[in-house]
Amino acid sequence: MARLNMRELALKLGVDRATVSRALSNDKAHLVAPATRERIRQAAGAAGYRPDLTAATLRRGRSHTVGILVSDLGNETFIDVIRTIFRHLDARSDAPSITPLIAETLDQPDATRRLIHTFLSRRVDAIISLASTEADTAILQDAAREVPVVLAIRAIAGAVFPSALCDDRAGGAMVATHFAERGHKIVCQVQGPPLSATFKNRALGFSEVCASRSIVEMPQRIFAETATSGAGKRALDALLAVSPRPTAIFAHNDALALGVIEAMRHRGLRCPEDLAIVGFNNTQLSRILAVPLSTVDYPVEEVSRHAGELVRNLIADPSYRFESRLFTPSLIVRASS
Amino acid sequence: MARLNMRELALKLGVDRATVSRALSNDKAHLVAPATRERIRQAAGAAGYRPDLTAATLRRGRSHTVGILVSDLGNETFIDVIRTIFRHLDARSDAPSITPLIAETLDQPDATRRLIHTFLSRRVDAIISLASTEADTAILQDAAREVPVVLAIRAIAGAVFPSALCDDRAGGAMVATHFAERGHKIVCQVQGPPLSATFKNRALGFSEVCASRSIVEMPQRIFAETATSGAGKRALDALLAVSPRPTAIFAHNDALALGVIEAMRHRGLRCPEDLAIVGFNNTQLSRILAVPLSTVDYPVEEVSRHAGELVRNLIADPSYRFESRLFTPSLIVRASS
DNA sequence: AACCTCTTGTCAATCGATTGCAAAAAGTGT
DNA sequence: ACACTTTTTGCAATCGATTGACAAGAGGTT
Repeated sequence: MARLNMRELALKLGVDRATVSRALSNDKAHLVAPATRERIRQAAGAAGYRPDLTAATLRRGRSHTVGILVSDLGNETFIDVIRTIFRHLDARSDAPSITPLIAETLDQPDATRRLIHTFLSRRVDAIISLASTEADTAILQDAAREVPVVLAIRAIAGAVFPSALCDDRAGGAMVATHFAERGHKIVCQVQGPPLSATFKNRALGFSEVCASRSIVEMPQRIFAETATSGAGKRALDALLAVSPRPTAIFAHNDALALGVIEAMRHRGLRCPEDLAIVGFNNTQLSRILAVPLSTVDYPVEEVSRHAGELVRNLIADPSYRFESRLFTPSLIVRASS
Repeated sequence: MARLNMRELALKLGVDRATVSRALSNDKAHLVAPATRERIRQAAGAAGYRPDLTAATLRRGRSHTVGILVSDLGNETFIDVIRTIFRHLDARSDAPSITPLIAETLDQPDATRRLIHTFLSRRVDAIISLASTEADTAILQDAAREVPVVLAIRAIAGAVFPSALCDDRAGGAMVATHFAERGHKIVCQVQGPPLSATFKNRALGFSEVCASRSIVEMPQRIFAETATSGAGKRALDALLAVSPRPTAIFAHNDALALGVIEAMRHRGLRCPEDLAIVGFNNTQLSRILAVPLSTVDYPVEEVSRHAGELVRNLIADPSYRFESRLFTPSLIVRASS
């Protein structure tokens, strides 16, 4: 039982398939007489006609599809951004809806290359790369010669792409300022893996404010191998080894913060009395903890909307004078600090 | 700068495009002389030729694409299943790799209908529906007349689809048995929204064991409007209103369990001394809590693998005698019980 | 030399929708 | 009634890869 196609529908109605095509299209519908148009639309609806988008794509050279690359689908913030982008790409009255293709790279450059090639083979109209690493730069630049490539969440050093990012530096600065206002003199950062610009910028913003307010960072910095709660637990050991001991900690994301808090609990340290702590991302977890976690709220909505708009505009006009933007996060103070 | 297509590549090599097509294909490569085949493959690689999959799809009637419908992308378990399915659909030496299209329904039937139509228009080879509700039955049955439809995570009452599910009833039973073994006489369930078969089955399995072991459920059942921690908090009030008071609670998922625990903390009740609690899903959260949560581990790997295999087999042969399977979860006992 | 088989490659049709061009139809003004 | 513009419709080529049918050539057998 083959699907109904446009040729058959046209035959049934006694018109040419060109007329059917025009009647059902958005932009050329005015080329067909109103009466005919309605007749065709009625019939198409009644017969359950559904156009074959692969055929349309082939002919038009436009698939109404964008590829989304993400390093880790387990990351709540990434998922939030993806689903928000979904919403912005989905049907709005004016523009046609866009179907997203998603691929998880797990930060492996060869997987990334393969996935990008698949995207291009499937003729995506654009690619959005969420949280890419510098290892992907060359591949993305290659891809960018065929379709617009937009970056979200993570910038890539030394490469200029249209992008929608969080101002991580400002976020780090907010935390330091907050610590200063609460009178902390000795503080410490638990930094995520430095291969990502995200964590470098958070560190930078934080350190700048510390320097200007003559707050001491001690130990100067603790690097977590991964941005997970397990690494956070281990970080506390390094932190307690120094003297004088810091009174406040900036963990580069909520998972790290949670790890630190758990480790504190095991040692009988109390939060915030013995050690204040602030995380980053405002994940569900942060609201839920026994001691609700102070954290920096990630501007998910803004980043996603801008990424979506960049993509829409660049697809419409590849020479569009895009504007990369940094969105400012906001500090949420809860009990942990 | 138009993309290199097969015609041009063939021209450059002085062979017919048919020969190029066969040389690059997997199943028909033996129809081309080994020397020519290698020459063509080399050239294709060097020139960075990438086949246009929309054209291939149009001609073959096979897109090597499956649509994945999911009710809520914020749900950790759903995401886990999706990414595991990804892995099983991705390239393995034997079969060609399949690109997943993802859509979030938010349990809205009209959105679901629209998304399924998009999938079909894009000629997906199959649809996997994760956690669909009964409202979707008719739409899914419609779709099933065009492509194989596979269910995962949630069954739909009164409709037979190939499916890969968790044996929620067994899971519920395990929890009840566990409570019985620990000597609890009065227990209670905090049940998720009953529109989903998942929660009904968990409740059923639990109650059956309680009945057979003469354990009292008191209050008989508490319904949470949503399966979230907020609802869990409110559930505790209902629970404490009764007398005699239960000594153990089965929350239908970890978020609900967390809510109950938080509410307990606010009232100064201790877990497990005052009230034992077991959740469901074994989310990251459950491991991380101050009192690590006993929970039922969801068989993510098995469910995903089976769903993937069903899809692969049904695509290869629509009349494949599929086997729907229930996978048994396992109880993980931690400090909370 | 005649005949057969097997390999290798070419030709051309095909998948289904879109669109430039031109023909037909309808409308307008004199 | 005629010349004209404008609207509506049809024709046919096109997007790029795949594949059935067939031809040309190579090699083997009697």
